[in-house]
Amino acid sequence: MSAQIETPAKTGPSEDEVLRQIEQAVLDHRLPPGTKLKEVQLATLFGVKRGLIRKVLTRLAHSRLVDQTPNRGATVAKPSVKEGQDLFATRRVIESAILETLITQLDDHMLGHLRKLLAREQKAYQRGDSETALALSVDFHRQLATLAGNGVLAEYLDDIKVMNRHLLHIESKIQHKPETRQPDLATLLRPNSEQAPA
Amino acid sequence: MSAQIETPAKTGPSEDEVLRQIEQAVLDHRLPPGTKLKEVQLATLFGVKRGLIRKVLTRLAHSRLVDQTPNRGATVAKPSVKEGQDLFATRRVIESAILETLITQLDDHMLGHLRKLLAREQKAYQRGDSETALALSVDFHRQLATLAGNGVLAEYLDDIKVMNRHLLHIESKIQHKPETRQPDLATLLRPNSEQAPA
DNA sequence: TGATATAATATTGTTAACAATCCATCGATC
DNA sequence: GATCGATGGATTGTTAACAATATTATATCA
Repeated sequence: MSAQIETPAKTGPSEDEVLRQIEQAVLDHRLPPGTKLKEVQLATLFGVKRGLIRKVLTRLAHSRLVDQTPNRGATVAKPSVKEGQDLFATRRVIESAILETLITQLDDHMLGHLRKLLAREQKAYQRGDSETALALSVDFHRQLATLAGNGVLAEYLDDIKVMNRHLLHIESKIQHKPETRQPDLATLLRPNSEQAPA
Repeated sequence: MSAQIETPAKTGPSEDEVLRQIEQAVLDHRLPPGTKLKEVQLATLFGVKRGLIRKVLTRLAHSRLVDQTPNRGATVAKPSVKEGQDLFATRRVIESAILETLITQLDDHMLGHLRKLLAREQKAYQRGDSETALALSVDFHRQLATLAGNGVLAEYLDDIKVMNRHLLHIESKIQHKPETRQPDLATLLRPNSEQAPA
């Protein structure tokens, strides 16, 4: 018998991991709005079963990053100007609420913590690392909500924040980019493979 | 050959129908908090496949009416006092936002429409049909949000409204006192609003 | 050609069978 | 009797095969 059993497992990425990857690809605009997201294609691409992709797509649809139509599958969301405005307005409302709650309970310790977070974010901006800065910004608001103690608001804000980034990307590109052909999912999702050596 | 071919289609209720039924059962307190929701049990009960029940349960979990734990199934949500407070607070925030938006656009036509809805609701209350009345109340708020034009807010409010009813039922059994009486949007907009100081 | 019907393919939706996990029961040991 | 561990049954999780639907390609006719 050989010393090594042949690698049987080959356990693919988890549901959450797949979700993050697709989400990131959409936010980075590697998957432009309107892109068709075919289940088998994604499944083979991630080395994962179709059922898992299915779940991920419904989750993404729920956070409005993806449009799902019965019998016709999923596409990257292509929000209208109106929907965009609605989302921004909603975000404003929820953030205000969080701040309001928070202000009644702010103490020095919390304040110090928040200031530290902001400092890191600002540093990231200053050195031009806008990717990290954005991530930190998301984190900042999430922690705000957590500190405010309202889990419901926090969760809502979480979804909205992601969608906001999607909208901002679209707005910034929308002038230059006319409708284009469907890009290749594989190449678009590949560059984001984690720096895992294995 | 007999006149009837053996049991034809017998197509069960739709996903939405099953969802409403379970939701209603929870809200009516026929399924008290903590009740285990077994998949096969529900499936046979509704004459439906397990997969459908599965989808419904995840949807209910997302609107927080049901708790889902991996490998352990779903139970009717048993929200803590804190979670309840958070939800009420969130609802207040979102309703305020909707009202704010709405007020800038209210015209006679809209107003007439809303008054009609309220009248129906009141009638239902008066004839003791509190079930219909509650349903109409939910509908009223949903339409408010729709009229305000912000679909995102509307959808959030939709979820929250349902959860609110769940909480109220629970509270009435727990003897918990609501902190501040915040008038409902319905009372604020009611045609003959005597007791509502702006 | 252009329009419409029809067949072939591709894609999504469902389900029944299987696998993994949990949970209650029982039994042994101390 | 209490604790631990094994066992069997119940429950949830996964998947591969099948069904339904949509999409594309091809053919037919005015």
